[in-house]
Amino acid sequence: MNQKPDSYQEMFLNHLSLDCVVFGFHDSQLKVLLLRMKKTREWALPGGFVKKDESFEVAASRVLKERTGLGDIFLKQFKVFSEPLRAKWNPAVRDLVGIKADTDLEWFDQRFISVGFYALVDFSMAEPTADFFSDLCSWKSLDEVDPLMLDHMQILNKALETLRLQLNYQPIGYNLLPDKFTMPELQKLYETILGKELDRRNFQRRILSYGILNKLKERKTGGAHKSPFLYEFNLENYEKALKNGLYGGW
Amino acid sequence: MNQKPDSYQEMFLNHLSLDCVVFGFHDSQLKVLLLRMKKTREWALPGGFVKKDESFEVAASRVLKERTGLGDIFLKQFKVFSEPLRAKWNPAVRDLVGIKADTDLEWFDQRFISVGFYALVDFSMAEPTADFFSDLCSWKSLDEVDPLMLDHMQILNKALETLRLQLNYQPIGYNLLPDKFTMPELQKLYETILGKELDRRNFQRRILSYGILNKLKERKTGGAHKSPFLYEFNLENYEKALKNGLYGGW
DNA sequence: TATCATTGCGTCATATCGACACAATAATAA
DNA sequence: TTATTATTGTGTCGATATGACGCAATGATA
Repeated sequence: MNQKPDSYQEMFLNHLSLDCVVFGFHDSQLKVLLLRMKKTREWALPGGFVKKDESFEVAASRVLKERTGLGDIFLKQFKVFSEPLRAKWNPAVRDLVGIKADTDLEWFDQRFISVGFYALVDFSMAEPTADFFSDLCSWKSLDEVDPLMLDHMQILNKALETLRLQLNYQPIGYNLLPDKFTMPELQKLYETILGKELDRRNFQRRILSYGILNKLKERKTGGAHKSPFLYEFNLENYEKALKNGLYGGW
Repeated sequence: MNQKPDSYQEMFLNHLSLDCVVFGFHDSQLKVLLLRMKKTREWALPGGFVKKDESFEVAASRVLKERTGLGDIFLKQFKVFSEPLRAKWNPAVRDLVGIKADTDLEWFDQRFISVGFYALVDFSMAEPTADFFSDLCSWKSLDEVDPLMLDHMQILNKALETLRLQLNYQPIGYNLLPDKFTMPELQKLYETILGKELDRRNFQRRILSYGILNKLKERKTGGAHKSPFLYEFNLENYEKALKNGLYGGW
């Protein structure tokens, strides 16, 4: 979808949008996917609108398929942003959409209520792709996120807060790590999300006690130092833990 | 608001609605507030629409003020329900609204996306009040909830699931109990929400360890048997626990 | 072959948890 | 007035979990 759709008015539901906070993990850092707007050069969260016969979930999947090339992404709505003044499109932004038809101009000018989703994706599999309004789509680590468009910074922060809370009672990692991974890699993921360090040995004991991991016979070779064992997620138990919670916090 | 508004089309945002699952606690039972629709006599969740200059939170507060007489209610959005076919108003329901203007008929006939809120209120303070579409508003305990209108049963179940999850890492009770309460009362609340019994002595040890309670010098008199101490919530710590979580689950 | 950061596996004192005992109390019945 | 009985306040005890740390094995690099 690098083309402007025929008519927003005809295609999409009024006043509704969605914004996605897409998390990836790379180089021991938590990253988010951002777009750079063509004209204002502001950075923004990937987002989109809801077609007249779509659910929000389907719309978000569609948007993320376009931005990352990935289907079947872990997606979760975390909040509706509906403050009447949350997002006054300034003239520059409105200009940027490159729309001439009066109906579309009007459409972009209306009040938008946005549903926030966060997504967890395998960094190495995603292929960031800009949309019609942006000229760049790329990963940014959390500390290099500049001021974002509209209220997108608030949306990002709320997503991060939600993710950290979920970490206390839900398993995580399946969607962020490759199929096979080492214990230090998993630990680094937790440390990155939580923003603090954990004891290596206690982390292992605890995460293993949840029964969501299968220890493989293979080890990861190639790196320096002692080669660590590889693990994979035990999907059956992982799903169960997603439903029922892990019980206990870090 | 027992009057039909002048024109839905003019007053409210298109395709958007909200539904509230209002929990109260009485007679050692968890109750929800339901409306009985005038014509179909189906039961439904209290709900409403969003005015053109309102946020969802403000709209939900307004609706609950109308249904319960209470302001400053504990309210939390828990999910957006946006399946395209989630709520086909059947002819009888559409009939029931008692609307003649063509524009309004059209308005009610459109696809609605609803934001689900749950609310926790002090049962003894609420004054259930029906709206324009209903002839009865009353509390129902969870096991006597009949089939509900549209997808309201799904909404209710999701709210309950969310509430149970929150119980694992957030304090609860301030909004559901009177200012002063006994330990057995608080325990009963937990047991009711969780749907299982807890050990009296372990419950007390645990809940006290969170530091969200002030033990008062008074005891509750009047009942039979040994008179229990009264407690109140320590609001400062309660708020803190709401933000940071309690750490640990039941 | 030595070095050294990293990994696997373990120990130990302490805190917490679940199950239960027992005395104190307050209305009610005898 | 006294005994009864259900309920409440408080404490114990063993099992389990947690946090802090030790030490040997490993594998690329010097």
